[in-house]
Amino acid sequence: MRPSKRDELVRRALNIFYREGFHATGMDLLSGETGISKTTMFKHFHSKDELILAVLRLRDQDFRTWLFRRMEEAGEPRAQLLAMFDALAEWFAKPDFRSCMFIKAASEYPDPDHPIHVQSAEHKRMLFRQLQAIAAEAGAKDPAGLARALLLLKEGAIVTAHLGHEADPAGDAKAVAEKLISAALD
Amino acid sequence: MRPSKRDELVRRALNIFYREGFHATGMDLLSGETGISKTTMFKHFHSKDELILAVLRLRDQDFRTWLFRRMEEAGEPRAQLLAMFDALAEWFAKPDFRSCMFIKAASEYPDPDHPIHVQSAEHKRMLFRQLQAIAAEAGAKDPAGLARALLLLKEGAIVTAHLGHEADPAGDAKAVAEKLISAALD
DNA sequence: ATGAAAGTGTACAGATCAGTTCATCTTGGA
DNA sequence: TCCAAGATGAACTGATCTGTACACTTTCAT
Repeated sequence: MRPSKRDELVRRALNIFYREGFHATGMDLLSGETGISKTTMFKHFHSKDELILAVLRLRDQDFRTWLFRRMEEAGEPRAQLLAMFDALAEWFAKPDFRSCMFIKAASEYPDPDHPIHVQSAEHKRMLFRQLQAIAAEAGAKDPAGLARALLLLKEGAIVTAHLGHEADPAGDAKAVAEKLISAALD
Repeated sequence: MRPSKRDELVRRALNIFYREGFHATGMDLLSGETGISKTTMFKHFHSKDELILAVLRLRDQDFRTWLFRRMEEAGEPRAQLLAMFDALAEWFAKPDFRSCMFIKAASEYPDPDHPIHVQSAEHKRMLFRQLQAIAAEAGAKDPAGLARALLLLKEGAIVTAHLGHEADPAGDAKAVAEKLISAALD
């Protein structure tokens, strides 16, 4: 019960929503693509919105785990902060990169009180907390301020990688980040 | 014949698409809210996608005109570059601010070859060209590089204002921009 | 082996979707 | 005054949407 089918549905729904969008993906298509009957889907999740929320929880877990693992591999805190942008470059280079799932979710559910919007915002807040902690470890004078600035660059790089014509938004962001980090740690 | 009805439709459709999203807004609702009959709508635009493209053209015009006018009011080129972030702060403070229409459009039409996606990307490219010109006027050593960096901050601030919990993303972005501009003009 | 839990396929409801058809009405210029 | 172009309302097509109903099968622990 607890293992397979439900998790498999969420995992495969994640990929389809990410590729096609939320409104553009119907439950029938989802059932066809995942091979899981619609009856079962609605037994696990009482509505499409609930399924989307589960997808976003999974994506939040996966993404933060992946990102901060990549950063930890870089060694000391200062190097970790910079490594975020190398991880981004790696992500952008994937052929199936299609921007950030939470930016997309917030775009499709623009009402700020909608649960999907709220949960997307929560993801960004958790990213901020983790980044702030690393900035503090690195000895930044203003860890919160540094984390906010680095996240601005991160979000900007994601949007630009998805929508722009620039060659290397992650590299551009990293160059700015280097200056900020140097200044913040004097 | 060329004036009113058609332009009025595009203008009012813009507001509704911006507030509710593209997929979430049906042509019937659009007809009801604008008071323009569906027959007339489909006489002017052969499909919903064509209407959306017209909406995006209008938004591109309006936004760039508004932004660069605000920047010009700041005086010399260096001040103009910084004024972009004051304009953003002004925009974010509006109660009906709901992120950037082109980020949203690209989110809802993620296929990079889709005309709506292509046109959204074109908007970002034109912003870049105009910003690069001002950076050159200001005497930047690498106008293109400075423009790219400032746009990263702009896009990041927009996403964060829409999705984050931060108090003043435009101010944060401006603080980083000041350092970049100082360094670029030495 | 039995019985409950989980999953299945199919058909359906009721709403909404983009887009069309058609007969009628309004408008403005010659 | 007349005529053509533009606009209208309402009904309609056929597809698709979320969500449900129901009878059936599979799985698996006891």
